[in-house]
Amino acid sequence: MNIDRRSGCPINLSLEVFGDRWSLIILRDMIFGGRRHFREILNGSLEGIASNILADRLKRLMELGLLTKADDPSHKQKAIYSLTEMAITLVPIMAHLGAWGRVWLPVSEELSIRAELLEKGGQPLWEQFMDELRHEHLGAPSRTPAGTPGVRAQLRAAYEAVVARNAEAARER
Amino acid sequence: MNIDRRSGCPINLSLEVFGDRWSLIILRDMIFGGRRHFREILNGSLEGIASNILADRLKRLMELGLLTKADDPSHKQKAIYSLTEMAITLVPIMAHLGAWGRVWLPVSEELSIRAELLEKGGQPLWEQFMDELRHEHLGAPSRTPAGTPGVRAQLRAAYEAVVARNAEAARER
DNA sequence: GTATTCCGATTGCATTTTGCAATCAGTTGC
DNA sequence: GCAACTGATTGCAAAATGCAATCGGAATAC
Repeated sequence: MNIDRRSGCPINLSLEVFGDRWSLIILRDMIFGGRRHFREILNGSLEGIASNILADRLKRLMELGLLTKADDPSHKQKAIYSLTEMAITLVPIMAHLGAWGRVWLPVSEELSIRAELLEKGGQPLWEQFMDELRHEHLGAPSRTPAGTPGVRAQLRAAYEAVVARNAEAARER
Repeated sequence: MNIDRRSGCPINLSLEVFGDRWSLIILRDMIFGGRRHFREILNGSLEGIASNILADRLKRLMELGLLTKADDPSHKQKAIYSLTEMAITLVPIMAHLGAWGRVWLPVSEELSIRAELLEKGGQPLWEQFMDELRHEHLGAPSRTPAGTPGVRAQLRAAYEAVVARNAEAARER
């Protein structure tokens, strides 16, 4: 469960945090999908994580300092998982990973539209998004002016626009 | 051995390429350490990869299109592994991963100096480095002016300077 | 008030992946 | 000829993964 520290190399240590098939998927769903509860992550991810693996990874990510857990006041047995600053600063890495995947791997159009938007937006958009995440997960005051559409809302809107357009195209055929 | 394609999400697909404990380590040693032969990678990495895992991953990375293999003309049973463009474009991701690790994980000073240099250099340095890699691995003409010190040479020099400084400090104690 | 659903897990078990040491046959240097 | 080196392969134990079933407590529907 704990980190190995096979060496003190930064890339190696990062890899010991993410070098498995599920940890980054969970963080992706929390960051971009806004999921905070066990069941949301379990049922929401396209890749279909098993509940025992999810439980194990949530525990591990908490031990590593990427997540925290708190009781949901509205529901006695519900737990809310929050991203820490450590996890929020992964946004640029996620953006790069998505951009690389979009170029070299057989991504689906619907799912890559968000990566594209994130890539186009660049550092300023990532900063705005991280600010938004700090607001949601850490209770930090938002520095974005009121009325500005949230980054996650933009990502979702773009996704839904593609889905709608494709449905339209399918109907015409 | 082959890729799963659990979903067409760019981040997921990228993760199916790197979501293990060794693939990125091997690429790191080839990119930053300049290693091209089986034995060089096997004995050179600090983390101590096993030979069967290395053989397996080299095969896998070739199947995925990140590496190619060629005979070494100087030695009949030696194989030379080369990075493809697909692998070379991982440099920015490596730089980000290293930068993130440097902030959040217990990196050692000697090993993080290279990540620091790469971070400070930013996109221009990454471009120069990728150009250098294309020259070494793809036979592309180098666009950097003659006499310019190579990025890998800079990284090595910085590393050796830290090692020497620390040895000096240890002697004085 | 009671049946049903939902909550975050846990358990058991078969399959797959990993880590490790030993080994291989061909090649090279001497 | 022979030791060292080349890129692997094999056998085996241990760990991780995937999957289905299940748990006790809590909320919800009626």
